[in-house]
Amino acid sequence: MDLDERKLKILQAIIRNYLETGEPVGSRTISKYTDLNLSSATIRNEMADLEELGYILQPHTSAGRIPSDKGYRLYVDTMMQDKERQVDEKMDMLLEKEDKIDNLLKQVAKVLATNTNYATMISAPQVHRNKIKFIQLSKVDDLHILAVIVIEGNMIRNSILNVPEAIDDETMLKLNMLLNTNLNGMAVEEINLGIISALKQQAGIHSDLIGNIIDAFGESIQPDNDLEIYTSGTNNFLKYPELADHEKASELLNTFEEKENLSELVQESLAGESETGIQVYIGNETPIQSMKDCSVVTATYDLGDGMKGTVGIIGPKRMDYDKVVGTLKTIMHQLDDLYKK
Amino acid sequence: MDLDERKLKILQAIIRNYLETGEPVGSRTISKYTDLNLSSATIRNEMADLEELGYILQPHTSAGRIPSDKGYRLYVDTMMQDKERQVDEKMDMLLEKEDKIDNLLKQVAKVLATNTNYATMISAPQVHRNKIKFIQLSKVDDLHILAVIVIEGNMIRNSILNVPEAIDDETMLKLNMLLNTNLNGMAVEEINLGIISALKQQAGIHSDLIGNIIDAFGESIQPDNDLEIYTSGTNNFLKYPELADHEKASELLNTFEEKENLSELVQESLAGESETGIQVYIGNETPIQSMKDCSVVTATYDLGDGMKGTVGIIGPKRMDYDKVVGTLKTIMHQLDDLYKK
DNA sequence: TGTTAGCACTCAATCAATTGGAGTGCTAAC
DNA sequence: GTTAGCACTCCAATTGATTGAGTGCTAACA
Repeated sequence: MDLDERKLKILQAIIRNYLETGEPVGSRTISKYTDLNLSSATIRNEMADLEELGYILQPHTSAGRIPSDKGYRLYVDTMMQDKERQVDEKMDMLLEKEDKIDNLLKQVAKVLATNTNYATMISAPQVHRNKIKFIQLSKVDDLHILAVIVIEGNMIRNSILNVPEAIDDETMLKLNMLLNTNLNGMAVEEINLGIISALKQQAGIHSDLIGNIIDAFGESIQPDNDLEIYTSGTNNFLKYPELADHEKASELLNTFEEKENLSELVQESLAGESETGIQVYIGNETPIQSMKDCSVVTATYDLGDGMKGTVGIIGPKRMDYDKVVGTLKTIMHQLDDLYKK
Repeated sequence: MDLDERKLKILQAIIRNYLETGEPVGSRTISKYTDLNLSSATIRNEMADLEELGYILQPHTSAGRIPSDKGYRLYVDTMMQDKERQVDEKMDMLLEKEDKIDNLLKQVAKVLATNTNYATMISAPQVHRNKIKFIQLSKVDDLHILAVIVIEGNMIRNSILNVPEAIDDETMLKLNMLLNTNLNGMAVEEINLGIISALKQQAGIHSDLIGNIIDAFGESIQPDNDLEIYTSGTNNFLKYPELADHEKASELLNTFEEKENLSELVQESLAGESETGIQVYIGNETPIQSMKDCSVVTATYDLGDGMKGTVGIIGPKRMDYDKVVGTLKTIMHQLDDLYKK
């Protein structure tokens, strides 16, 4: 048995209808809803076939049909309409240029959440492959020195280092020179043991300090330490009955609070990047356990200078995929417009 | 009519019972629950009095009684037992020393949430009255300079400034000297127009740049900009039926997401500080609209160097006040132990 | 052979009626 | 002042009947 034209049309109608109403869809509805001019009985036959093929399922006998994960997948892959243009008009400029990238990201998360009525997350750019632009050590007081690193894209990391004894200004200057001449222009992850030991050697009696500093760099830049994730619209979960019961909602809220879990999603999404940069995970396809009953749409943003990160929209499986994808694309374009130049 | 010894005992019993069970308390229960050896009928008479006085109320005729806000207030003010010692034993060391204060605060929020099963929030210390310890301007590239300020308590602020044209190293050095000699040791808020214009004058042709820098300080240090708030355990709201319905839970989640609202609570709590540092807001007493059906317990922490902030625990009105207050006190002591030295 | 009308059947959802029980207020007796 | 007892109230849970949307199947039709 195969999916002929008509079955596709019916499946599409079922899904469209279900996305709108959230209620199982019956044969009579489809019979009227489509322009196929078929009786409900015929539809019923076709629906029985579609069910056998696994595209739709019945919550219980004598109920209408709802799409299965397989059904959604087919829809997303082949039937979605590009709503981008329509969306575009409505929200032609929602983002404001922000100096601090964190604030921009928070803004994106919020705008997306209010526009889609789903929960959103956005990861701060991964620093992988990002070049060190500038390093500065300064003496704060006798026992503390401040290390500041500026990375390409003007992201700033800093940490306070404890030193066992005071360091005089001259040494300080030398260390600064040493670090800058050796490390500028390097990607953070390129700093390997060889380079470190070379640096230590050059530092002479201060090799311990160099060690400390490098360690501090490593720590402040390690992916999991660094992977800041902002979320918004978590209360939207409560709007969808299929997610709103205590058990599920609680788990979801927890996932959004313990952001470590979300980072899995970020990794996954960055790894499996598609041409458009947009990916859809339906139900069990998501890498995160607590989202089994959700669908997740992710996009990769790129602010230039290798500052890439992931945006995600998390909602019920019956989310408005067309709108979500459209909105994401729009926002991505706006980000491009704001930052690419 | 007055609150004699017996009425107090009965009221206390009602509240205790209700805190445990969450169900309206009947006269028979109290009759057995207390060591007063009174029949249910007598209790009923007393309860009628207590209701008339406004300490308890009936959800409907022929139901038991629940405490009113006034009742809770009396309980909190005069009947609470100090559970600190008991709590202390159970959680003798939950906090680990953290270098970065943000991480410590997040940790506190999380520990409190998991220990109490309520939602928690904690504000980063206000920088008011905090002295500037160290200022450093560095040239990142021709058009950008990096300004870093270290404040007493090793809190770091930084921002990237745009400059119209390149500045040579010598000028840079001078500017650094100028800023450090003039501003070190000052509280941020002490920097007034007089000082600024004096600085500008000394800077000569670079007075514009000084202006920029000062502005940037101001911005990065402004209370509302600075008032970072961390939250945890928001999913706990769903555990309490009286807060778990969509409407209320959604509002609460929203309040916790839009952290601006929470800052009201921080202000209020810092303002009305009590001797113990702990304050209890019951129902309508809270400054935040969406928490009308909640109680809020706040404490002020002090990490030394004027680094004060507010911790808050938000739960249903029938929260376990004794435990919450005890836990808060314990954590405050631990913070003291870790940081006061 | 595909389509349709018709019919019996299923099952969740809804509503009304019933019941049980927890709790009250009041009165009369101790 | 306290208590036993009783009538009363009202919620909550149970039951049963009803409804209606939807199905599968069969037989007739084009």
